[in-house]
Order: sequence, then structure tokens, then C-alpha cells
Amino acid sequence: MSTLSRARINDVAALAGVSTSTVSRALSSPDVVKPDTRARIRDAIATLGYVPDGSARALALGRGRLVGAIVPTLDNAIFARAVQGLQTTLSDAGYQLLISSHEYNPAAETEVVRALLERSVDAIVLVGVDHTPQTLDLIRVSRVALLEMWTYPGSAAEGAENAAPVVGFDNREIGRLAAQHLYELGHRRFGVISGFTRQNDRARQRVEGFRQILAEHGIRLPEANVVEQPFGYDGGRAGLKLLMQLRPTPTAVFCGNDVLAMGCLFEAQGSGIDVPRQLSIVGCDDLPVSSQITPSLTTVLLPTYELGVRTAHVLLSCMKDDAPPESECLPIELVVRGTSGPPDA
Amino acid sequence: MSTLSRARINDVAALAGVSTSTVSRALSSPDVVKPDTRARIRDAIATLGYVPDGSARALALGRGRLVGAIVPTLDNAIFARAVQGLQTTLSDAGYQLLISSHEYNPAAETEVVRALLERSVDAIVLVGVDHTPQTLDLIRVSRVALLEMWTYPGSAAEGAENAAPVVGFDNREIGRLAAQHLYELGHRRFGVISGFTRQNDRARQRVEGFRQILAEHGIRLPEANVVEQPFGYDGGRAGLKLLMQLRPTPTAVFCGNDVLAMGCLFEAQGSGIDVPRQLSIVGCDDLPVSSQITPSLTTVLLPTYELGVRTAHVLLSCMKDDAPPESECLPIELVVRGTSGPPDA
DNA sequence: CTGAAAGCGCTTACAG
DNA sequence: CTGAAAGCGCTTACAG
Repeated sequence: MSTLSRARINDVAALAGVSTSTVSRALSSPDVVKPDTRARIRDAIATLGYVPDGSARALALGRGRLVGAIVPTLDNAIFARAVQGLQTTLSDAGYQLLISSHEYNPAAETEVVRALLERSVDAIVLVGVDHTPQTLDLIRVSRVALLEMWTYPGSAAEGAENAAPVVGFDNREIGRLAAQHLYELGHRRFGVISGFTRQNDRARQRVEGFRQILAEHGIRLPEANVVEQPFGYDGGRAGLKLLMQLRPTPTAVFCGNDVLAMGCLFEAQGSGIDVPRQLSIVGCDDLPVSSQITPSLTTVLLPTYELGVRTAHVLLSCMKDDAPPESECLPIELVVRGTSGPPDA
Repeated sequence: MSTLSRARINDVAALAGVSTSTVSRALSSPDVVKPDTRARIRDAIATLGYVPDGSARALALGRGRLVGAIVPTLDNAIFARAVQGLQTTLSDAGYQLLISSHEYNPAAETEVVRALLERSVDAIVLVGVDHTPQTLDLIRVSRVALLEMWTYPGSAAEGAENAAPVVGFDNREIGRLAAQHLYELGHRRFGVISGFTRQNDRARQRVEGFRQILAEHGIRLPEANVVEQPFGYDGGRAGLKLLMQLRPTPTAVFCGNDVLAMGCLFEAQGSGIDVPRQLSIVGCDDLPVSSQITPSLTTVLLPTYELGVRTAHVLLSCMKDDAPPESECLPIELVVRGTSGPPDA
């Protein structure tokens, strides 16, 4: 307990009167070690407070039971929730999660990937499929498993050469659900507040899906009616201000996520626009707060915690069985609440 | 680029025509290597796509430039923000962050600490000072640096034997600020909605500080007026329901954090209680959404991102200079907004 | 069921 | 300024 430095495997071996090999085996495959030897080793470990050195173990084994995840930011409940799901599930399987963010900076992503590779992670999880060639090269060369979450290529895959498994949502369908709902309510003039679509396939596909349904109903969504704003309440507010300058003004707005949608709602409330009478708003995510505010937010529910859990499972089976990657598409659902209704006649 | 496995330091050495020692030196102390040797090595690294193996490095060096942080949950914006600050700052200094959560389960915390120690982290960051003896023993025995954040012992230290540096807030002062504000508005009947105080020194101290100021004004806060609820909007709602059954009913409620405060506000709105005319509410944290809702939330602003950044700095100086730990107390501030006002006369 | 030995990929005194 | 060698703490065939 009060040795000068932490105990090593040979200290345990000495105290238990066995070789280090046996201690190692007692730890990794207890069944091949005689019960009373095992007991002596157990006692020695307890009295010394021995904790194995993971670096040495990783070096000897060639893999570290480590997974690296890179999310755009943790400062968004949806990513935090997904990370939570990932972490809990990996942790239960004896893996640790190394977590980093790139704050929507593609160059930062490459650097973060390099940092993770230096830690000899067994796998890397990225958000979305939009990554720089440098990032993807780095991962390919190092031969660690790659998994992309939040996206699902769907039938019309964007890049067939992209071999990485994905676990995510049908982001186009999110836009479609929003558009269909608003169209059926009777809306004909639409606006969209999206996050930046550059380097963000999720945002792009949501807008695409929204536009697609409108087109099927013979409605064209002009470029000017789609505004891109930084993530945050202020982005949502600024987006609505811009849309309200259009003539004729939209009667319904689809927002790329709930934070933008709530910013949009707050701005409407602040400037005397009645929601949903004068303006309908549909978001995406279903944050816990979305159902609490007044009026409560109509949104597309995304099971983000479950996303983290499923991603972890796919990762684990990839790493264990060396099984072929199995992509997954998680179910999403439109939740109709107070911010959407028929347009003012 | 297309070798069967990733390049090692000896591959680089061979290609550059030097020894591995020189490659290693070129990486760690470039100034002692002749410029053209360095250039050849740089080229070799580039053509091979060499990424050093962190496990081997950590084993040879005895430390891994890894920091482990354990937060109660990531599913709370304040922890996510602090982690974000930690991660960004550590990353800039060449350290990686291993992140885990224990979901308010003390036994889980011990297991997570063990898992982190196995990864040979150089330091561990915990939230608060309430930890099981097992957790603290494990850390003490392994001789990694320990830092506790979110708490500041203040003049009346709880446990003088606790040698770990802390970076945090004066949680008693949070309660004092809330109480003084509400008292000055004219309130005399108070309620408190707190998270569970067991194993949570922050929650406990906030309530203590609140109670202390009331006592100084000759007001006793009965035990029944302090309700403990699980973290979340539903906890805040349930808390208000309980407080409203008291006779006489409180005219002002202090909530241990903004999520509880918003739940309390939503419940009040849902049951026709006019805030702030019939009920004043004060929260703690100042989440981004707190200033956006209507009425906006009176709260005690806690710089949580800054907390992560400062924690990282203290950690880095601890690890670099082996300097004596320097605890820090970050400034907090009452922000008066729409949910607090004079009581209905 | 157990031990001696080699090796994982790096770093760092120690010589030159 | 550079190289040969030992060592970091573990694991795992290979013998016994």
C-alpha cells in the first residue's frame, strides 16, 4: 500500500511465489490456472493494490481496447447523448472511449484523428460521411476500423467506394417527413433554417429531402428560402429574421435541428409572430426541452442515445469477430406538437 | 502507403538510412539532429505514413500524456461544456482525454477509476469531493495526480486531510446569492428543489448557503421545504408539486440547477401559477436556454467551460513542473431576469 | 498446470 | 551529431 511506486506484475509474482507468466494467465484465462495458485495470486494482487499497465498490455497484444470518437462538438445535447450511449456500452465490454471534438473544422479533424491513431485506438468513430481525403487516408493507412454514425446512405449511396459501415438515420427522410406534414396542413410557402451544409452531409440531406417532397407537390423552394446559420439559438433567431424579409413571407419553417427551431420560435415570440397561427415550425432531434416549452415543438424524433449504443455494438462485433461491417438505419418519427398547425387563412 | 501493416520506427530508420535512436530524437528533440538528417527522416515519415505507437511510447516514458476525467453524466449541458473545455485545452498541450461517467453511482465510479488507471493515465479529474474511500485509495496507491473540480473548500475546509487540488466554485455562495436576492425582494416563505445531496457536496453546499442567509435574517427553513429530486425537467416539476402542498405555500423557490429550475417553471406555467407574480424562481448554471425562455430565468451564472479550461491548466502545470497543486475558485454571478420579483402583496 | 525466453515499439543514458 | 544496447511491463508460443 505504501510502496514507493505502483506494483508491477513481477511484484505480484514474487509475493505469490509464481512466475509472471502465471500471473498474466491468471488474469487473462483464469481457467487454465490451478485454483489455489489463482487464490494466492488474487491475494497478492489485493495486498499490493496491483493495477495492470495498459500501455504494456496494449504493446504486447497489439491492440489497446480503446476506441476513439470524434464528434463535431460536445456542446450540443445530441452529441453528448450519443457519446454517453457509446461510452456506457463500450465500457461494459471492457473498452474505453477516447473522445475529441473538431468544432466543425475539417483540418482539426485530421489532427484529432492523428492524435487518436497515436494512442493506438482499435477503432475510430466519426460523425457523418463528409471527411477530408487526408483524414480518410490516415485512417486507411493505419488499418484501424472506421465507423461513421448519424448518416445512412440509403438506397442511393453517395459514394459506393466508401467501405466504412454506417450507423445512423435516413436524413433525407427527416426532411421528407417535415415537408409532408407541413404540406398536408395546407402550407404552400416554406422556409428552411439549416446548419452549414458544407462538410455536413446530414444537414444537406435534410434540406434535400424537404425540397424533394415539395417538388413532388409541384412547389419549388427558392435558394433564398434556405438560410444557413451557425448552430445555436442565435442562429435560429437570425435565420427567422432573414426569412421574414422575404416576400411573400413563408408560413412554415423547417429547421435542421431543435436548437435552431427553438431559436426560431424564441425570435417569433419576441417579435410578436403567433406560433403556430402565423408561423409553423418543425425541428429535428426532440431534445428533452422541446416537449416542455410552450408551445411545444413539432419535431422529428431521433434516438440519439440509442444511436450511440448501436454504434458501439456494431463496433464491438466488428472488432471481435472481424465480421463484415453491418450498417444500420435507426427508426425516426415525426412528433406533432404545438408549433405546427394550418396556415392563417 | 500500401504496406500490409502500419510502418514502425525502424521502417522509417531504414528508409532514411539512420538508426531508430536518431528517428526518435528527430521527433522528440529535433534541435539535436542535423538538419539534413532531419529532412531525410521527415520524408521517410511522410512516404510511409508513419504514426508513432503511443503504447510503446508510454511504456518507455512511463507516462502516456493521457488524462482521465469522470463526470456524473454527459447528459447535462454543464458537464458536457466543462468536458469540452478540458478536452480542447489538454488537446492543445498534446494530451488526450479519456472520458467516462458514473451516472451518480458511487460503486460505478470506483470501477471507472480502475479502468482509467489501467490505461495508465497521468492524472484523474473527478467532480466534487464526495468519493468513496475505495475510489480515493485506488488513486492514492497508483500515484497519479488527482484533481477535483466544481467544488471549492473555501475558508472552512471540510476535510483538511484532502490534499487534492480543487478547481471550482464556492457552492455555498451560490445559495447565499440566491437567498439574499429573494430576501431583498421581500420574500419570507421559501422552498428549495435540490438534486440528491447524498454523495453530492455541491448540492449540499448550495442548500447550506441558502439556509445560512435565511438564518441570518431570522428565517428558519424547515426540512419539509427542501425537496430532493432526480436531475431533469421532471424532477423540477415534481419538486414544485411537492412544495405547493405546503401550508403556507412558499412564494420563492431556489433550485439547485437550471434544469430543475426550468422544470419548476414549466410546472408552474402548466398549473396556472403566475411567475414571478405568484412565485419567484432562481436557478443555477445559466444554461444557454435559460436566457431565451419566457420568462427568462433568474440564475447564478457558473462559467463551466472556463472551469474545464482552468482545470486543464492546473493539471498541466501539476504534471509538468511537478509543482504544488494550486486550487482555484472561479467567480460566479447572480443574473437577475424574469422569473424573480417581489411577492404578491 | 507452470516457467524461461523472446518480443511488442519506443526512449534514453552511454559511448563514440 | 549519431548508434548499439538495455529497458519500460506485459503476453504468448514453446517446452516441460
